Amino acid sequence: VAEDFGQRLPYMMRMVSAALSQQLEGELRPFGLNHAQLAALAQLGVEDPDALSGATLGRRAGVTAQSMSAAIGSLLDRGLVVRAPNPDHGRRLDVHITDEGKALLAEAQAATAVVDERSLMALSADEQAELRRMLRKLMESMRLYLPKH
Amino acid sequence: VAEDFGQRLPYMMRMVSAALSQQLEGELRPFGLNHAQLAALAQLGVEDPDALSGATLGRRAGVTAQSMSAAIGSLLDRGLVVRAPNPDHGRRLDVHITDEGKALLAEAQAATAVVDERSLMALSADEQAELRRMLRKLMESMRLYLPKH
DNA sequence: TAAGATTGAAGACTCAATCTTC
DNA sequence: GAAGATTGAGTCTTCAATCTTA
Repeated sequence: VAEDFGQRLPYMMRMVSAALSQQLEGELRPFGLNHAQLAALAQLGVEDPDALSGATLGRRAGVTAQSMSAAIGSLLDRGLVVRAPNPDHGRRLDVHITDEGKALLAEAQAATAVVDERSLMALSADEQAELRRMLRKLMESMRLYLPKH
Repeated sequence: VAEDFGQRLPYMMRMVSAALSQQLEGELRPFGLNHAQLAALAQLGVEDPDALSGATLGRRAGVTAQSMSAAIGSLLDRGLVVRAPNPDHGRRLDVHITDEGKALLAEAQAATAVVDERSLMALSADEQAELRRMLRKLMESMRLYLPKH
């Protein structure tokens, strides 16, 4: 029972994910962005000119609404996003990305692309596609947010 | 560029890993164990009666020596592990698992097995083997600790 | 020089709770 | 009741630095 700990999926997934996140945060540090903030900007960049609520951004980033609330607060202070009450839902706040936000997003994504390339070098193109396919399956079964491919 | 954020390997890996860790911590809470502590007990259980240093345990658990130091402190207080100076290296402290530690480890691993089963249901046996194979490849290329199969 | 242990400070995250609006 | 936003408390983690020993 104890012998197979290192073969367990959650363990292996955590080891790889933690190492990737570590590298990613290193590339992101010069831009003053963390994972939640980059994910928020990226989602807003895709949806632009539409807006998303903080709760939705949190779900798509895999963090709680509380974490995303703090992340958005920082983005607001720096003028990377703006926010306005949703006319139909009094409590909901629509978050929009600004031109400054788009510019920083482009820079940050270019910088983080190296992490993808470096990590994926170990896998062939077929393997990469197969890995993505299985991760999508897992995300689906766990009811996580899954963007359309 | 922004469009494929949701398809990036670090993002997908983080989403799945975070969800799995979340479930795992939920199962672990009744035992008063976190990831670092369970990983330490599991590694020590495999190596018993040999000992491991805190630094080694940290590397194998995917956390820093500082995190593992705190984790071990808690395990020591609860009598789940004991520690003694390594006779050959004055600064190194050998950590051993106790009978109490082994008993709790067995209980905790039984409880967390449900997370594995539940998450892997979405994948066939072949897919599971293939996923493990690719994760091992990634761990190897990133020079992470990889137990022998 | 290098490796191990540890402390203090800071960041990121969750849980719990509250408030507001539909 | 359900969904969204936010605050406060607590946990887990890393970064930076220090001390010790081979």
